[in-house]
Amino acid sequence: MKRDQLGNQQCSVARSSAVLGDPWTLTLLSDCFLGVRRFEEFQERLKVSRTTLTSRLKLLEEHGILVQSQYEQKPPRFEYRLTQKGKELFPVISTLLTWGDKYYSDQAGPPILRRHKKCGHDFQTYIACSECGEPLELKDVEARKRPHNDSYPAVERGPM
Amino acid sequence: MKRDQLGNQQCSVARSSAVLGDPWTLTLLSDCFLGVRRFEEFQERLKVSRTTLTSRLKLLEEHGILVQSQYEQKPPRFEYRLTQKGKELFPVISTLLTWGDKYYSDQAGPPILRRHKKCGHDFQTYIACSECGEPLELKDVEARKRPHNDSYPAVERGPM
DNA sequence: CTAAGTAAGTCCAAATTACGGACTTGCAAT
DNA sequence: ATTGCAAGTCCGTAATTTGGACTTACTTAG
Repeated sequence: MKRDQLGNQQCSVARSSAVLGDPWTLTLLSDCFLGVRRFEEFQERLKVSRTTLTSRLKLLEEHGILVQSQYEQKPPRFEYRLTQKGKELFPVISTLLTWGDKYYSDQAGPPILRRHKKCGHDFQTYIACSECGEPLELKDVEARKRPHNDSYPAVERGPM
Repeated sequence: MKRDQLGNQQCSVARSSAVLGDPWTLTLLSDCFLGVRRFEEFQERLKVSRTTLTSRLKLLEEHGILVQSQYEQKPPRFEYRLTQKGKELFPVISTLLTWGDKYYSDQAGPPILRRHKKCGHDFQTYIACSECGEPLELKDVEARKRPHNDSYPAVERGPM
């Protein structure tokens, strides 16, 4: 199977990965959350080739994760901003950052620190259950395929 | 800059992305959390080429995310298991799944449901602050570069 | 004893994607 | 008139990915 058909799989991770599963895309999104908006700025920070950057921005736009808006008429200049859908990737980037901080920091610690304005402390993140609010642990999770229904195809890639 | 140099950047997302930023890798890890362990099984479920699968498994092993262990002597057979470091990717895959369930489900809903054994409900995830336990919202986060110290290089890719 | 099967890969040629650098467009400022 | 800037496009070379065939080392069925 080819990379671009991955999005048609019956699996939310596969579908998400089809858009986000690229090192530049993830780093680009991280930069978006740090306030980067312009082509030149992305290019300089990521040091990615301009062609690749263009294609990734286009893909994120097609998926409604970024919108391009014109911030200057003459000469025409554009910026990229996160949509609501894009902003909802914050948990993904945050948990990735937390993991990276833990396993790939150098001796000086994480390069970027984040402060929670509400409590005033520098934080890392953990995940919680939407239903009971308790911290979510791997051992407490039980996965299953959705119940089969004649109108929809059965799920192929279920848990073992 | 080339893909394999991304891990040297001073940015935890870039460093993490250098390992995980690939559609197959993310989907493969998702399968690990569903209990998949064998080469043939990964190959059949992901429908990825065998060469690519081999290279991804090797990369994850080099990074200490998976370990290969022999489960049969004659003939020699192996399985891949998540290490502690690998298991700590659970929040990343979970938040990615939650986002994918929201934006890429078909009419029959998410293909795979997850139940929280502690409370008995099917759940989605949200992230919380490690310091105060409150749900973490984008607008309450303030990013900054780590304080400069003569012994370590200044951070390049800081917030805007 | 032979043939078929299985798990975990390796090998290969063709197709796709990425790379860096030069170039383009449209305008402003010196 | 030239230089500078932002946001790209173009292009030839280099690297990666793909799908399928093949390998190795055993087991099981006939």
